Amino acid sequence: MALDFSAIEAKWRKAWYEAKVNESVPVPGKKKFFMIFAYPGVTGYLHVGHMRGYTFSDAVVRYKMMTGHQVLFPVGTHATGNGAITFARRVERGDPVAVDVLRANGVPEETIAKLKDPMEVVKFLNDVFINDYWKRFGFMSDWRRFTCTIYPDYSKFIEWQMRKLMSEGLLIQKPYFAPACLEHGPVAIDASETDISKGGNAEVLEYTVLKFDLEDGRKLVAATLRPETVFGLTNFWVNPEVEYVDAQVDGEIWVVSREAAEKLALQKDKVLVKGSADGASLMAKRCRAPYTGKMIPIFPSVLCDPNVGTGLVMSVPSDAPVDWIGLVELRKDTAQRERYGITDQMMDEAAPIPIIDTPGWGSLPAIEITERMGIDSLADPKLEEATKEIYKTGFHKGVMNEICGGFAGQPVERAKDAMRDEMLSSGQADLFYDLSEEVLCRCGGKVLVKKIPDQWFIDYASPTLTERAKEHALTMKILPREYYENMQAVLEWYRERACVRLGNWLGTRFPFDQKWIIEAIADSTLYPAYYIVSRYANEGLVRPDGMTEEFFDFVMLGKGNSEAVATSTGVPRETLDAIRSEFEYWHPLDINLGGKEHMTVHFPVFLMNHVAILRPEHWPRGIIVNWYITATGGKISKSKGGAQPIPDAAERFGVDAMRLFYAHIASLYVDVPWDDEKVEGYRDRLERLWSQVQELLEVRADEESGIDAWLAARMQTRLFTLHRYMDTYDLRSYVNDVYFEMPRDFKWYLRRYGKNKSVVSKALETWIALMAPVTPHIAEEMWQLSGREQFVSTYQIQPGSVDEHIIIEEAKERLIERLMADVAEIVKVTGLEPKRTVVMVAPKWKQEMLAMALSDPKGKPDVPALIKGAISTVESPAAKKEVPAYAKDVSTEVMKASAEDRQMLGALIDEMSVLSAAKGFLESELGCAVEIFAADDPGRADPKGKARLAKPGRPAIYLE
RNA sequence: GCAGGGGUAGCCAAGCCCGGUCAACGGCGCAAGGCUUAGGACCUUGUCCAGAAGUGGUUCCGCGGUUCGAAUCCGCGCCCCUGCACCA
Repeated sequence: MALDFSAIEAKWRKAWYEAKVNESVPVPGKKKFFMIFAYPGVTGYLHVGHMRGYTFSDAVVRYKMMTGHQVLFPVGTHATGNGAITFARRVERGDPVAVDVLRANGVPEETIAKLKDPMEVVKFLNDVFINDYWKRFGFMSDWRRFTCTIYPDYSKFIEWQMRKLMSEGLLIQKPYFAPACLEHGPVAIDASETDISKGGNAEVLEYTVLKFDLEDGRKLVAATLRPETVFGLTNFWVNPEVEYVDAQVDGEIWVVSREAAEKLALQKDKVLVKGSADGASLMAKRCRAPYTGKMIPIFPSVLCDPNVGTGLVMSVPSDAPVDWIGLVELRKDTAQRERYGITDQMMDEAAPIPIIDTPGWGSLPAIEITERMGIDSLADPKLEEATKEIYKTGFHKGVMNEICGGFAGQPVERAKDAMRDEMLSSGQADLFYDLSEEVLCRCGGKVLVKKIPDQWFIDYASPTLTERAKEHALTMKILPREYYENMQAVLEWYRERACVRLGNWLGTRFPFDQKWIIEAIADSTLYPAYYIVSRYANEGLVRPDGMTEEFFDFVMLGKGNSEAVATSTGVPRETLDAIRSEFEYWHPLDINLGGKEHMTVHFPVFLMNHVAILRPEHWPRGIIVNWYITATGGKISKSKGGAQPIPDAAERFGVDAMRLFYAHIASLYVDVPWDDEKVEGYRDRLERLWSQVQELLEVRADEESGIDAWLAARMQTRLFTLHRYMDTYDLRSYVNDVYFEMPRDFKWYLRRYGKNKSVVSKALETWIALMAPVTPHIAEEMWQLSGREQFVSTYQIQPGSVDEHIIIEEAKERLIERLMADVAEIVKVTGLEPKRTVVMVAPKWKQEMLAMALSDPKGKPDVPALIKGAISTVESPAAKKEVPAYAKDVSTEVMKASAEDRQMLGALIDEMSVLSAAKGFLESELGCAVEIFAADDPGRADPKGKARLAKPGRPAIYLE
């Protein structure tokens, strides 16, 4: 009987939302729990992987709700930036990929037509996220509080946030070099390629440009990442095939490639191209190197790429494999040399000069590595690897050698910056920024690095802010543990961050200068606080124009009084007071959950903005990071499943099966591939549990059974450990016990002839309730099936306690289980089919000795003392002989035991009566007669002398 | 480069912070038996090696160390992975 999961889900989500159990209401005096997950950006559809973190959050929130908390679990979306614009553009030009995806998701043509408008895209995707994802998954979210970063009221909040940062002195202005499209302004370079169409892996490199004087006063300008190597300069490379220009920069004439001049113009105040410069005419001339003043010859090289750096290269053959091979090739290329008049003597002058001592390398590593790797041509692709290798080891381990003047003996790592700074201040060098690979804007135009002279930053480098944030982070619950420790380093490492951008983006205008739009990360740091206000905005109780500085100062910081604020804003006083008291009730935020990509971006700024703006008692209490659901190759793909739209997956597998999959497949802190079959496996498990609940509801008897006390006890220990798991948000362990261990408890109960209706009913109530946080729909259905009213979702789960009585009940059953396992083991090894099983219970003196050993305060029982104690009480000579061996045995057993084991070992039970009571059960399970004796009963049957093996908790066994 | 993470039985994956409860949770796969043979089923048991007695042996990337005792702590080595700023 397959369950109709879809129907069950629809039924319960409707019921919950109609009954408004999802709406968050402060109840003064009652505990609260406030959790969010980092809201997603509305750049397109989400996939099944995204639901992992959201579902985890919902399960935690539901659990909190069922354990005595009022919960606040609001959701929103992030629309700042150009994601929605890009989306709309694609629809507008009929991009088949974009349009097909929409059609595949069942979007009608008239709706698609509307999506040419970015605002419509935001609206549309907001609806998709809320209805098709979050509501579909049954989230306990207060939908009245939904907000989006481009709502006018949200903007008011962001303006206020920026004003607070400004008054705290945390907004600063300085030049910035940002990747930008000439057409569209600054763009983000990242692998997901939100803003760009090519080059997502490029980075902005900071080159030192070194100026080499020509005789005529012009300067050849080379861009390098290794300014410290000027001591090893032997020659200069110019590409005779390339067109260079004379560019006037800061009153000097620089010779650079035409492309470089264009780039320079974006970064320097005044760059004037005066005319073209012929590369060939420079050949065999000399130029003066910066810093050392050495005159070096100019040689031809086809490797000077006009698009890279300045299009000119300085040559350091000692440490740059490319330069060395260039020289080798040039020496052989007599035709080229004759053409440009390069003599043998000039070649000899360009012999490599050792400048860096690197452990593991000789004095000329470039030569060494090219020989080792067998590189003898500039065409060899291995050159790049060789360069990287030398650069890496040289940079980290190298030391400048004795010819390096004032830098001799300095590690390269330090010398590099020191030399750059020295040459910069003497005017022999300059800085130049370039991208490591070609980047193209969405529009197809080139992305180049552009200087923005008046860029605004949030000063996350501020020492006081950093210190306060670090200190506070130490008091937070940050999971996983590794990230808790890492957070200190991340906060320390965080620098100023650009917080506004130019161009046509969605977002809030910068209140201090309207030409800027507040950037996407800056407007998403303090927003948990805004969910307190959003409800009032959504319901029209506060309008954006009432959201003044005084308004937010009052509701979030408690500044001023509601009467005055009501007068100045026009917002009714009672509304102001209500918001203010909600703010106080729900804050601080208990958990912010987000994907691992937030670890070095969002979480630190989230923290620092709270610290900078809100009062300390309102700073967030916890962060949980989740890893991803992936497919082989890293991204969700069609082949492994998972590419289907979320509603389709929900239809196919069932929401609860997906929720169970997310919660159990692995710890939150590892990546896991999506796998259709696994999800099906979880769905099957839910169906089995459903059948088991039905079966348990068949239990009807009124009379007690011997196993009743055990089931009740077991429920208590389960509750106890389950709550302990949830204290650390260890949902996986929780799920493992509830869905995989607890079913066995019930099975064992029935197997042991348990049949008491009220006992089962009580245990079942607990069990179904424990399922509700993770698989709420099926849990509600079970709840209803078992004749219960109300929602299981609002039921309060008991805390669970473990006392001595409970331990004894558990120990009794453990005796039976161990006995059966031992018999099974013996049967397996011997191949016997027992006709009779003789069970011999350990004598009293062994129990006493065990108790004595357990009572040892150091946990290291004293064997001689144990022997002495037993000898006096034991009477039979045969038993006396056993004493020393058993004493040793008991001692090691006690030493090895954990605290829980000791409790169990120490539980004093009357084994004889426990086994006698279970005799019928054992006979039926073992399929033979069972006889129970005391091991020291002379009347027992023990032809094989097994009786002496009897230990407390593990009786001796004889089979025949 | 900066800041971090990881290597566990056929596969996935717990455990590692707080050493003994660990031959090592759980799932998947596989095997045997049962139940049924409408069903991607379900139930029980087993699944490192050895064993006619409940046991012993060998394991948690490799090598060393600390300890009565190490998958867990320390050192070295090999291999793999993640995030990194106007992308949320």
